[in-house]
Amino acid sequence: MRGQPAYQVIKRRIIQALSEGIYPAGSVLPAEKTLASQYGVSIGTLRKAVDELVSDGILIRQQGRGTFVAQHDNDRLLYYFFHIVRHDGRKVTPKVQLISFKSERASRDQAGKLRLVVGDKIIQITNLLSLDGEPILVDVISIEAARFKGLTQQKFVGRPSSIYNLYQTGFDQTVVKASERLRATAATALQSELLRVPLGHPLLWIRRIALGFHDDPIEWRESFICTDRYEYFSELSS
Amino acid sequence: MRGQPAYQVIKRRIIQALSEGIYPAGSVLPAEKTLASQYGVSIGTLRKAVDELVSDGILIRQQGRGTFVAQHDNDRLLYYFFHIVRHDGRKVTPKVQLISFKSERASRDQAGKLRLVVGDKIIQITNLLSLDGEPILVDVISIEAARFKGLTQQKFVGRPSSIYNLYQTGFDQTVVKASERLRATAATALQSELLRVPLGHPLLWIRRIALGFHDDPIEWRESFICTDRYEYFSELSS
DNA sequence: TAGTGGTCTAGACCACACA
DNA sequence: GTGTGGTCTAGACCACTAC
Repeated sequence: MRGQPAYQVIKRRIIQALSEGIYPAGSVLPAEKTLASQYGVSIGTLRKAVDELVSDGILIRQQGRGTFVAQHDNDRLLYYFFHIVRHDGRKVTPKVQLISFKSERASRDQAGKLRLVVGDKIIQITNLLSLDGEPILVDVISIEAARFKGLTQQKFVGRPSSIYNLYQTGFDQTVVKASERLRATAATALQSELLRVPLGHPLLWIRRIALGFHDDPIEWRESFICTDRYEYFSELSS
Repeated sequence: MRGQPAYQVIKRRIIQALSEGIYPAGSVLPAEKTLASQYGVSIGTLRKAVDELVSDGILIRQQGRGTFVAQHDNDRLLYYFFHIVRHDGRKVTPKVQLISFKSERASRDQAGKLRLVVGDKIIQITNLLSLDGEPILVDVISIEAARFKGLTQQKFVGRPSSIYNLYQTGFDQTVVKASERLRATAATALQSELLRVPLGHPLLWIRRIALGFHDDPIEWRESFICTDRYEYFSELSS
């Protein structure tokens, strides 16, 4: 099969089916035995392909029930994509407050991150996130307007669940992984006002690119965090 | 087998053998067929156990050559435990300069992190790390004296390779994984002098616990990083 | 050529969920 | 009870390394 292991080929075919919406978010896949015979491989090979998709966080296996397409919900968000915890280690679900929602043209920086051309239409959203009632984090989100056709401020604010859930269920944009770079910086006037810290206060500055099934950039996000009571966690192993 | 899957039992038995020094760092394990018959399981089950150890970064498979016990070398350090890169993404091997090497008694904080009692003997080491000739990072390392019997400043400075390699080859202390918490902070007098930045300059503050085979704390480390030209990277997926 | 890990098969049986 | 994923087997053959 094109010189590649069969399970890799199967894995890519399943990802293709997922990105084409054949198995929508939250739906159950056919049984593994069924899939194995559909793809013409043994159950062991099929399982190896699904194993990888599960460890990538794309599928979720539940013994006795079936294999499901992972859906962005609050638990998933907190576990995979929100790495801020209290100093004592406790995780808190953030409360999001919209600061601004604007249509813009991509700057050189934004275009580079989102693989666009300078001047392409983008939407820029600024949010203030609070944890336990305290303002802790300012998010500046940039997304390509063409990917999110029909997104309005009203739809954004009225979303029933997380932002990534809105991307997934409203626009077929599933964030599969993200890559973050962290720096320390001094609070600007706007940041110090929103986060209620002195001008120049040290903030953690996170720059994130969120990617889809085919490593296509879905969202570029910059976060500024007051780490006086909360901090970023990272596990180093594999 | 104690109500647990066989491959989990095998995995723990291999970890046990590794921590007892039966397979030293860098050595080759018996062939998988041999191991399978030694442990009385099929090749598939043995492979599943080894699969996990490989994905944990504890073993390294090389087709045609064998399976090896992972050893801390520069590549491994850079890949697993050193998450600082230049703004352009390039990885650089740090040059380490010793600032101080002191015998101390554990503070409440240090004792908590290393699971010791306040007043237990520890060694505290301060290093200045340079990248491309520029001082970028101050490390403050705390380790339990009893775990590193015979470690002197001379041995520390004269180590042939990385610090974790010294722990592993000199004291049978293999760092398997680490857990980091990040904050932003303002440079103190000592930090600003060493890193050549103004007093109060925003620094990235990393607090790391390094763990061994049995999740035992080996090292507690605080790092202070000037992120003007370098930054911390983190991949969010599984 | 011999020995290693890498892939793949075609089942069997177990644990769990649900009706 | 039926259907699902989870574990395990006992091989076969392939790809790679080293001699």
